[in-house]
Amino acid sequence: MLTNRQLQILQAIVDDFIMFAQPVGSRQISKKQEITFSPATIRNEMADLEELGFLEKTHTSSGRVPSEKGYRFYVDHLLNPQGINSRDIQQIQSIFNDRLVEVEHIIRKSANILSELTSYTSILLGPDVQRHRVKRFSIVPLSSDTAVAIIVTNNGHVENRMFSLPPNFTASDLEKMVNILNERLVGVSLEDIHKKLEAEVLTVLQQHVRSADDYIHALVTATMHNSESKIFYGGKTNMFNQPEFHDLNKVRMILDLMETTSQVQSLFQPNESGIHIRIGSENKQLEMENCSVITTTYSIGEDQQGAIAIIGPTRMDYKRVVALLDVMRMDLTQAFTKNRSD
Amino acid sequence: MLTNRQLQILQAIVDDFIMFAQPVGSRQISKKQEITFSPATIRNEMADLEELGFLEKTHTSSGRVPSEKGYRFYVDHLLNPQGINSRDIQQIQSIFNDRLVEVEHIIRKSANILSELTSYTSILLGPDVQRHRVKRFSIVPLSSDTAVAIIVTNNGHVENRMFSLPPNFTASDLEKMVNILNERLVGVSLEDIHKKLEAEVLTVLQQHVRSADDYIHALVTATMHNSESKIFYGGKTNMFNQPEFHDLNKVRMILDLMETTSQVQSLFQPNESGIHIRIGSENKQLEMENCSVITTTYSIGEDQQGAIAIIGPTRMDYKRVVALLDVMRMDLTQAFTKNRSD
DNA sequence: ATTAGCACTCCTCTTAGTTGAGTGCTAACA
DNA sequence: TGTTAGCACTCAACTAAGAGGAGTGCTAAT
Repeated sequence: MLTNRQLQILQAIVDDFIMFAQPVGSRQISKKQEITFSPATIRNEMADLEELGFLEKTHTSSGRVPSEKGYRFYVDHLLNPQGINSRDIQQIQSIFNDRLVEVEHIIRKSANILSELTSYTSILLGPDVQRHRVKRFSIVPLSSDTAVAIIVTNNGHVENRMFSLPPNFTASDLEKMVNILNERLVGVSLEDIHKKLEAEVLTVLQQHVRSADDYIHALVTATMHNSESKIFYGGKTNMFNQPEFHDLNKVRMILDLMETTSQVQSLFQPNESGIHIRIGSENKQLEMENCSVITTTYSIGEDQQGAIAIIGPTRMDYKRVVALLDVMRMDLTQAFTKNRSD
Repeated sequence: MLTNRQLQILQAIVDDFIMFAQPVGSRQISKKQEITFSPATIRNEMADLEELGFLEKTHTSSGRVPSEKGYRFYVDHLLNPQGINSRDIQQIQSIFNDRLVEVEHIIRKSANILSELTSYTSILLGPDVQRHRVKRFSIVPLSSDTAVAIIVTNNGHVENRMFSLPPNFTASDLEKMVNILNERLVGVSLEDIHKKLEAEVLTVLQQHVRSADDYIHALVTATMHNSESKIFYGGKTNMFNQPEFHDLNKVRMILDLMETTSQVQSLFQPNESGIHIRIGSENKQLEMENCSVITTTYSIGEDQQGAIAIIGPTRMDYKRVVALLDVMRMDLTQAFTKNRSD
């Protein structure tokens, strides 16, 4: 167990390093207001904290730097949550000033504001479209052999896909098909559409609509490979500001990772509520070994979730980011739970 | 006028510098197969070429580097177009292997392949949606006070926007509204919708559908602010490979520019056909003073255009990029002009 | 238990010297 | 007269050596 004085010193070191990005020495700590003991004492405690694995040295005679374990301890035990100032709150509120209630618009704006306020990179996951339910299915023919299938969901999201029509497909065939699909699919969630189609609808369709199986199959697969949650970024190049990312290779790896949808999505595991912090190598991706990722979720309507991530150096201002994310999460949830239909 | 020998030397220098990114000296040139004269002669010619403004020195005793004027001359007079090899052609063809005819899918794939083949950054502008014409207009109500307006265009593109319904708006009101809108709007291009609505449709609507003007106006403005052409990127971080972009600030400026839609769109001026090359400061943006931008256009259907841009260092492999863009332009145009409806 | 004092470490910055690629100029040559 | 060999000169890039300074660990005094 750490003594009170050790806690105080560890906190001071982490705070200082987060602020100045320089190894911190005993003298510098001793000059702080809240520290009452001499550099020599601090040096002794530092040596102990290093032995315990909370601190590291960059070389034999340098100041100390928090280790990952140090950050982890700091985050778990020393992070007395602090309010954010009213200017920040005002900025966040400004997202909702516009009358437009378009979900996408709000999320995009949130991503920008978050990156601005934190000076890190923000990633926002839009609602998980897969859990929307079909409100209406329609098909608009474009020419004799192509048409657009459109699904409107209960939340106002629109999915559309072009597909080929079988030869000699008549308007009445089309009408029958749309009717059957609407009868059977309204209320089904997008993730279940495929199953439902295969299990029930396909046979009904084949009975009532003359057309090659192939084409119906094409339609089925078209509805199946639906897009995942949309991803919005803010401040992609903010990390250029951080001294730890003055190395081109690191920046590049992270930027590349952010272009890869699957990688980005794996940042958001686990999807539980609350605020999650992953520090350095706690991230699975080794591109992120110098980064910390703070994630949280917000709700859209009853059972849908979006997610927020902030990516910064391990030397991230955890206190501030956590406070901001907390406000953000609640505000978004609030904004999205009124005015939703079913 | 340049002598034959000067042309030969200028070409050799530009080619060499494009290849190795190192100031090129007289000795190195003299060793080339096609060069038959001694380093001393070459030095004399180099001095002349420098006086004429085609070459520069990085310092008094360094080798020569092409100036912007040098590149411009090279591009205008020394760029004997060369075919690309069959492996490249195969790669480009692979874009069209998939059966899917989805425009967006093809363009996205093209962006990736282009950046891979050139090792520069590619930007593709999708078709200019504004010039599509309305095929069908529909409204799907979500709840008592919200609905989604959907426009399907002749090319299968789908625009959608949520909007608020007036209180006490009935299903029959809605039906009337949709009918009127379809009657009047089908065949109108998206860019003209707003005008058309204001000029003709609004008054008709007000006669037949009881509802506050406000709401119809909201719908009008919703249809108005339509998205511009979609932008697709390939190899955003490719420039990290180029030695001239080992400077964080330069990279950052360019990446930031690419996040700004208006800036990106201004890269594509002028919109004429053919292949356009802008070298260094010929670009209006000063973020691009170390870059060259090569642009071209491709057609989609009859009167629609998309555009392609490749961004690289001024020391770009112009020959290869021009050749690749030429093939790309023709292939895309070809792919998009069959199977389009009206 | 705390702290002042001191020797020691090692990074960082500066300076000086060395190397080598490349130039411009002159004089010789075909 | 155009071409080329030879040579002195320039300057970036690298290396080595030394000075300065921030910070440590240890010891001994308080």
